[in-house]
Amino acid sequence: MPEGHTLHRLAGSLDTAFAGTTPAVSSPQGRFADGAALLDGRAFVGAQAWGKHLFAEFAGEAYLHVHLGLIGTFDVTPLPRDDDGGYAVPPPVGAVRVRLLSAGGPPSPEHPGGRAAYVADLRGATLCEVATPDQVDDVVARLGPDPLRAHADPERAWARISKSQRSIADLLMDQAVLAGVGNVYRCEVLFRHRVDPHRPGREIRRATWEKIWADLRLLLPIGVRLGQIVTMDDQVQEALLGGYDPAAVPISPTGVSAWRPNPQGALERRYYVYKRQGELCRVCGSRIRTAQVAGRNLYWCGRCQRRR
DNA sequence: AGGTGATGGTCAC
DNA sequence: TGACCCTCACCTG
Repeated sequence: MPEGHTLHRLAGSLDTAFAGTTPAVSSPQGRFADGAALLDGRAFVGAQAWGKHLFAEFAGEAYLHVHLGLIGTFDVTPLPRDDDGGYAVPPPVGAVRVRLLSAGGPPSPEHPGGRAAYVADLRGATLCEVATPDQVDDVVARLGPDPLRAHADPERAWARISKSQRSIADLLMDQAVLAGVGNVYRCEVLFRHRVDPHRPGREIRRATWEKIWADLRLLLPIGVRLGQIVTMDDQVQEALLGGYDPAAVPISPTGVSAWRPNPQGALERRYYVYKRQGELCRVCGSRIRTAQVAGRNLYWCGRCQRRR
C-alpha cells in the first residue's frame, strides 16, 4: 500500500527495529546479493523517507535506497523470545530481495527492557540499490515538496501548478511537483475540496491549493499514524479523537515522521470516490465516474466536482 | 492452471 | 501512449 505515508511509517519502523544495531543484511532471493554483501556488518544509522523513496543509512555513508513501486512491501517484524531468551528466525517466504536481521540486545538506557530481535523483509520493490550521499541528494533534488517533511515548501508546488496546462489530477501525481501523493490520496483530496480533476493547474485558485496542501498535511500524518489511508471526515475525526493531537503532527525537525503503533486497530476501509465507480456518491447520490488518465484509474463525482 | 489487477515509475517511440 | 518491471492475492475455469 505504498503512498508516502507508507514510506514514512516504514522509516520509523526501521529506526525502531535497527537504529544503533548492526543488522545482518542478506538477499535470500539473490538479486541483491552484491548490495547486501556491501551493507552487511555495518551499523544501521537511521532511515528517512522523501516522498515515496526510502533511504536507510549505514555506517560509512552507504545508503540502502528503496522504492516500493506499486506492489513492493517491506515488512518489519519483532521476533518473540522464548522462555530461554532465544528466538527463532523465520525462513524467508517468497521472493525476499533483502532481509535485515538484528539480534536484539540486553537492557540499556535506551531500551530498559532489553531490545527485541527484528527481521525486515523487502519484496517486490521496483528499485533497490546501494547509494552514495550524492546519489541520495540527486534523488531528493528531483522531488517536489513532501507534505510529511517538516520544512516542505508548498510554494514550490504552486509555482508549477499555477503555470501548467496539465490537469490538477495529473499534477498531484507528479512526484516532481508534489512528493508522496499517490492515486488514492489524489482522488480523495480532490473530492474533499470538490475540485474537478480535469481542471488545468493554471485554473486552480491559490486558495484552493492552500486548502489542498493543508489537508494533505493533516491526512498524511494520520495515514502514517494509523498505517492506513483515511480520508472520510468521520474517520478523520475518529482518528483525531483517538488520542491523535493534530497540533503534535508527527513530523520531527529532521522531517522523519515519528512512528507509534496504531492504538485502535484498523478502521473500516472506506473512501469517498476511490474505486467506487458506478456506486453512489456519498454526498449527492450521483454515480461515481472513472476514467483512465495516463494509465492510472481516476475516480470522481461528476456532480460534486463539477467545474465552476 | 492460468489470468488479472494493484495505492508506481521508467524508458522508448 | 504503450511496454515493461516487480510480487502475490484473488479470481476464473
